[in-house]
Amino acid sequence: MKLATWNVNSIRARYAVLFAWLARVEPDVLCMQETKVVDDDFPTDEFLRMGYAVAMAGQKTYNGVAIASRLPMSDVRVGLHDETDPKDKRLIRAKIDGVVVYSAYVPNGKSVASPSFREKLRFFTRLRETLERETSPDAPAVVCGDFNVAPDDRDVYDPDALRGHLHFSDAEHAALADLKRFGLVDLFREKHDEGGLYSWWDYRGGGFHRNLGLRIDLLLATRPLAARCSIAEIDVEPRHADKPSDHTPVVATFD
DNA sequence: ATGGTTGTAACACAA
Repeated sequence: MKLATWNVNSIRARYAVLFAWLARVEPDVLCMQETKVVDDDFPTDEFLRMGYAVAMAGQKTYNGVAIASRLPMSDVRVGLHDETDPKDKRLIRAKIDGVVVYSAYVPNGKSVASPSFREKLRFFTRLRETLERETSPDAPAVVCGDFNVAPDDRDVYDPDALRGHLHFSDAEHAALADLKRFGLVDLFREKHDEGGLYSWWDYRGGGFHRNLGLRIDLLLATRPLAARCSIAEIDVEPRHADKPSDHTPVVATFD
């Protein structure tokens, strides 16, 4: 199974780049975040034409998550364990080929001093609680998404300058570490030790051209699934496109 | 560096 995660930053604005990438890479599963579209306007038919079923939870303007799969999907559920029909659509999951696949969009948090930063930290706790209720560290599961946290110094362009700021604060690192202590492995880090490989670059100031990026899009798998992972990589190609997302896909292959 | 750019939507806000 070939699985990818991509914060598309509006699925309607990304239509051309997204479907060209899908045709080239042919993942079995694509988890998307920030689709920014209500379900009725989601390009379901276009995915179907390419052989993908879709499960989505969208809203107007903000957030929105989805999973596209060319393998059968079942047990689709939306929201954290403590919410039904959440206002902010940030989590969806489905069972695909025996694997519980989550597509998650962790709150940005705005700044470390913002009230929404507290909500961001709380989201990690609630996500772990959701995993505890729905799966097990001994079962195949993967949490894919935009975590809005860069795990360590290798994952940011200037650790000394960014330490303590949004995406790279002690509180966010503790929140991510606590989530991973459920029994999750960062698949990209299982395969690559080097720094300077990012999944997001700011649109502003030529961030991509200067490689001033962050690795904040992660595939966090339980150990039994991680043991089946043969490849995990960041595909930077669609970030070069005309009208790119500010994020680029992360892709993993399982035996 | 409190700037800069993009998307949605509306002349602001989130990222």
